[in-house]
Amino acid sequence: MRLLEDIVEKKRRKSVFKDRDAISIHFVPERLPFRERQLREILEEVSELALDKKANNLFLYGKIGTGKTAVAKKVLRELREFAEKNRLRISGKYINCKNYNTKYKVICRVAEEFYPSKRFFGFSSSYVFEKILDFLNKNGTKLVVVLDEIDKVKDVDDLLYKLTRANSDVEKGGIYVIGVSNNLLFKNRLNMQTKSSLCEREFVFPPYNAHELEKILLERVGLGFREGVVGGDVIRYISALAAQESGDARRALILLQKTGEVAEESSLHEITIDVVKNAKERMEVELISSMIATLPKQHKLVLYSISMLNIKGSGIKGISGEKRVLTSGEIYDYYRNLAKELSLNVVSLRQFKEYLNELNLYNLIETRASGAGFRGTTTLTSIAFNAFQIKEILDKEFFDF
DNA sequence: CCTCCACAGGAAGCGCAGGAGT
DNA sequence: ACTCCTGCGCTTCCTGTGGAGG
Repeated sequence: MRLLEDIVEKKRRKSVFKDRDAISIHFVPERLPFRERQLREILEEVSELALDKKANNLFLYGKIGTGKTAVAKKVLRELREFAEKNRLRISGKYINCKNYNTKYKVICRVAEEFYPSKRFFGFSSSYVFEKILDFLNKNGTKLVVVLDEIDKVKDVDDLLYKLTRANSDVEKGGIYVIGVSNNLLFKNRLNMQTKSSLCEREFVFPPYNAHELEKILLERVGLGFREGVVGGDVIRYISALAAQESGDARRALILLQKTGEVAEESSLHEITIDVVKNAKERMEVELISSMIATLPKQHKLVLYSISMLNIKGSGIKGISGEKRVLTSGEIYDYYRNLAKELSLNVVSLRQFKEYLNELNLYNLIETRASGAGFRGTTTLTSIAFNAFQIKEILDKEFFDF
């Protein structure tokens, strides 16, 4: 016992981290720099509930890593604390629609908030909904539901209609929705009625700039790392990288976390920019591997063909020198032979072109329209990552060494 | 200048799987 | 348990496009 305690304590003292969780992207800090205004305005709306009035449904949108989820969670936290302190029947529920992507699943989650000991999965949708209405009527509870990644819900219109209609079907209490989405086009998919009820008030979250990211990281570093481990130059470097790429605080945090892990692995007590570079490279390899792993077989075949052609040195040399530029016909020929060789299905050229488009969408390849020097219009494809790396990953898939 | 090539990408339709309705 | 419907992945067919080559 004593020995274990000793070991753990020693490891803890050696660690670059003070509180690993504080660096996690799921952590919601006490202060949300550069989002105070949004937080305040949303709380302004929600405060109506505390005064026993109706509140508007809200809609938050902005790109990934702009603090939407953190603000929404913070709102719920404040709301719950306030309600508890003042003995109000107000509760908050956070639901990530990526995991609960249908009306039914969301409604079950809401019901579980009211009947914690009961499992509703399996009962009919209308029964579950009746139970929710019952509870609202009986207790006069007001529930604020945050629907994160709301665009993932297949029957959003139905869901929102049900939830907002609940308010007119009960005397006391009600359900208020805070929708969160990073899909800017999502709103247009809604029908007019749900659109106007969900988007009673909208909040736009702009991307962070390098300066803002730096401040955010600085605060997290203070919470998560031991003093003196991460220098200002390192923070500046990571912020600049993230700002350049998309102003995504989430990516910046992940890189920061990874950097800490890499430092710990190599038992460093201080983090330098080289460690960041190392961590970034590793993240990229992990990213590619995981992206490739989830790819359907045919897509993998196409990607494999592209990397093989790159390695074999066919195609026209790209501007960068390293990467080759390939025409779709060329890739299709290789793909067809490869698929035959592995006795896999060979898809038509038309479908093959769709695959190329999708791989491009995933940013695994880069495509552009051909200009002069090529007959007619073709798509010029080059690989977005290291061809050898991709070949290595896919070799295991197709040829079991 | 015209034709041909090497494609792009839309439209229609087919077979299948899985969910909804009865 | 049954059919019906729908979405999906795919093929086939087709029209359009723009530089190459005669």
